[in-house]
Amino acid sequence: MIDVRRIRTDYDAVRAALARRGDGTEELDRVHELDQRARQVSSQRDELRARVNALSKAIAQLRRDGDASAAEAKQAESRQLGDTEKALAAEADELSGTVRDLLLRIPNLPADDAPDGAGPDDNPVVEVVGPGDDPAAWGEHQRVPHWDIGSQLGILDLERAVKLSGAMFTMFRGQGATLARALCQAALDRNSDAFEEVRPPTVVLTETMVSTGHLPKFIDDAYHLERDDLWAIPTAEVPLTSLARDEILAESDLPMRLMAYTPCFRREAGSAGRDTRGLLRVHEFDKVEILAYTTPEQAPAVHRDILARAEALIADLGLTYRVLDLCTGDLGNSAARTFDIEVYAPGVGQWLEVSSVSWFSDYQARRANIRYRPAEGKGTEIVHTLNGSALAVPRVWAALVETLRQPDGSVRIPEVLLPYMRGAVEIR
RNA sequence: GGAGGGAUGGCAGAGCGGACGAUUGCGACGGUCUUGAAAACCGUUGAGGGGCAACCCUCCGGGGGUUCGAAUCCCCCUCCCUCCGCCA
Repeated sequence: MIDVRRIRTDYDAVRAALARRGDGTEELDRVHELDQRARQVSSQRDELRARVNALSKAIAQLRRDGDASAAEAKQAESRQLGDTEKALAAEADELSGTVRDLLLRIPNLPADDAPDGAGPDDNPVVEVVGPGDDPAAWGEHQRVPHWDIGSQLGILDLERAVKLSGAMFTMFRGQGATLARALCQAALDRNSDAFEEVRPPTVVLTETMVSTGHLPKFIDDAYHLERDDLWAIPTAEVPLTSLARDEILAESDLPMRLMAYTPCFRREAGSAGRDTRGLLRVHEFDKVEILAYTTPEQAPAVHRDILARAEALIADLGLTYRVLDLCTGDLGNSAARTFDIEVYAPGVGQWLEVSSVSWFSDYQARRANIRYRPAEGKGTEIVHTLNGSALAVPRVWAALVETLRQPDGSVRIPEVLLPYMRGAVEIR
């Protein structure tokens, strides 16, 4: 969440920044107003408490001195203050609770250098690597959708996945399953130079979902296990961001870099009926996420590094891709700046988002209460968080089998995956 | 699932209704001494919020309650430990 103090002291700038997103300004106005009242009430409450505290001290002294009647008089006085104090405290609690609820729903301020725009169509394309989406650039044998390739080669079994779990669930088989796992293995191995591998729980508490910004606003997108009040994670970003929740890190530990391979669960409630065929949009998929906690100063370099790493793997797989600089109107709720990597899947003729590399400034860390102690100076500062998918299986798998399909119908295994394919160099 | 014991500052660990935001030890930081370091000695050292400031408020796992006053008493919850049961 954004800092209330900035709303107090720099209201116009905060409002202008939010307006660039086209979202959140009504809540902001209400927060601005309610926060002022909340502070008023709580300082009245504090004054009363101070009087009660002072009286209690005086009573203690009087009792020690043996002056019981004077003590009783002060007790009566204090008792009278009690009711007013209770009422004020209740009001203050309610106000500050409302302020927090609103604050949790206000999105992050976009970075100054995030491009302006209203929606996905306004995202500037930063670079295109490979032949692009010109159909002439692709061979006949590559313009076959992955679901056809998958059933021809026996490596994808969508019908039975539906039998087991319903629409938009997937099942890889044989070398298709091996390929899916090889992608994750490769993603983990090539980032292990700088990122600690973590295997977090994939089912988490409500608070863990709130920290990253996935709740309360996006409740319909998440799977909830009602009986135990637990949530299936939509991305490893969720547990990894909460790993340091309520902790104070040493500046010398930053940047702290983590990666995790986990399943991800998404209800896709808002996109029912879209991309239902094949692997384009599924309820459960595997992903390797890489994430960092940094100081504000370290954040830009780490952001570039995560993007470079995600890009390099896609490039090494031999896929065509482009990088988008998300405009203010398309930025995710918690992000200040995001670069999306989209691969081109020639069989379905679509650009597929495979990685979102985001800088969240202190938005998530403030929710999660993750701080660090600066080496110089005293007190604590809020860390910055950043993350991106190093690799998300289904869409990369789809683009890969379409791109690397040979005229004879087999699929060539790219060199970076060879160590993980049990000796296979192609799938046929 | 059942029975008992616990949760206090970076860590360890006292306190069990009033001078306790908290004794003490360790650690960390600063100083004295030293060519330098170690040792010794002296001092400093939790977080959050409000206020221009003086200063005030909150926090002893979380939430409620009793009281003029709660780390301390009562209730509920969570987590940890021990034993029993069950079980990949």
